Amino acid sequence: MTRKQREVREREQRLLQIARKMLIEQGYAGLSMDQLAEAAEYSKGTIYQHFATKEDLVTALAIESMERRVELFLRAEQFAGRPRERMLAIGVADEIFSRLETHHYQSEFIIKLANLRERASIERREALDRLESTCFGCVVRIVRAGVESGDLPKHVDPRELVYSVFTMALGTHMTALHYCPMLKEFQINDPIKVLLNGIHILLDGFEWHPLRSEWDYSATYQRIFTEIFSHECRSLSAQ
Amino acid sequence: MTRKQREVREREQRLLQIARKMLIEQGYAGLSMDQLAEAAEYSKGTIYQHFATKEDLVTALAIESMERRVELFLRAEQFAGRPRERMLAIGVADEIFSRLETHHYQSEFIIKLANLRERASIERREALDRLESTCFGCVVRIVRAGVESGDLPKHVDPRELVYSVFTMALGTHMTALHYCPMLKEFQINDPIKVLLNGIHILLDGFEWHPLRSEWDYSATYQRIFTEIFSHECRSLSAQ
DNA sequence: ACCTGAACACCGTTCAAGT
DNA sequence: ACCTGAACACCGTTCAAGT
Repeated sequence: MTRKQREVREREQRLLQIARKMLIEQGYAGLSMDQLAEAAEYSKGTIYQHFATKEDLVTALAIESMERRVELFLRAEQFAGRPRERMLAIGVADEIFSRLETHHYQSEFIIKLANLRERASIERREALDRLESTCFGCVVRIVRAGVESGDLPKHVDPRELVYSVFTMALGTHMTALHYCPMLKEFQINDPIKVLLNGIHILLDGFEWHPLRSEWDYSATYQRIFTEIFSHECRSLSAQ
Repeated sequence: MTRKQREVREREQRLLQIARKMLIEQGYAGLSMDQLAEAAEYSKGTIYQHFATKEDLVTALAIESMERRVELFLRAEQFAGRPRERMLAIGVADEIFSRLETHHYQSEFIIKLANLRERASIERREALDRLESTCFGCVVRIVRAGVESGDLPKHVDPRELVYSVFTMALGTHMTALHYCPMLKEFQINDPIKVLLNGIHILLDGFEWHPLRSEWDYSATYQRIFTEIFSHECRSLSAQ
């Protein structure tokens, strides 16, 4: 029984691995249940024992990515430093995530934008929501720590701050993902560098101390890489 | 001959009108060429005389929306005021656009994210790019005017400023569009209000004078509505 | 010259039949 | 109990036949 369960799990991981490759290489439309069955050498019936619909399969891929994202965020939260430094660590985690899982936003948003969400199984839908909430949780805890330590004025609304930072990050990853005339026209070669700068401006605007003028954040940035993400840093530069 | 051309144009507009309704109500997957043909009472062959592929049809819808966006942006640019006030007018134009054409980001991003862009006809693809460039053009001209008038320091990179503002706007519209756990959890009831605040913080951070502390921008905001967008304001409140 | 709709290929999904 | 793959419904696209 346990052996069987393990076999099923291993099969599911193999299926997800092949499906991810197809999604990355051929896009959502190019990911077909027929081709997946053939590539994995299983029948279509077996595929449907794992995934209720095609959207359920793509949601399962999004869940795998989000698990990695949560892991990176939780580690970032542990960075030894002042709250705003830990906020920067979250920014670095987001940067690393977007570079490692380039296809994530693609899967997630096709499902969401095309009104296909309801077609995924309720278990996977809720699992994905929980992972998303865990990510926000990390960030909110850091902002609260900022308020409690007195680094952030009490009058700021933490939810607004997080939302503003989040939307800028999201918009950046969206434009960086696909063909975007603006990136070419504006010659924005390193969108993520622009994003990090934008976040700093926002945090300065929210009066989150120490301000950039009061602290050497490029040193913090280096420290985050060496102390928390040295492993990811290596695997990224190997690409 | 002219009559024929006019008839073809009218037919195309009728097709787009029906297709738009289907896209809004049933999403991308629910928009089918078969159903469009039936609803419009034409044969499928005739549909394909107008649109090379389904993606071409959706691109045509995106073009219609973008034409409206360009129109709103060009009018915003004409607002009589200092450059930063005109930048706020662009923000208002973007706000109005997102409220009027709720489905636009949906169509545009499904095509872009799902790697379906190349399936649209080259004419429509280029038309859409040109409209996008025209929008950026408005904003860049205003930023340049800011630098030339001395309101913006010379050391800021206009492209970075525009890109930062743009990504925040894009991320906001994306999250406001579909089901997003964060919006619920954070109880962000008016995302666009948060966006406008975020843009102000960014512009203050780029030292674009007059800063919020030096000017009554809520008065400017009112003036933009009454002087430029009174018509749209009425049709929005009628909804 | 223009329009039609049958026909084709492909895909997501199901389920009766097989082991 | 588990797996299979034929069968079904639907959809995007084409094109020979019709007017």
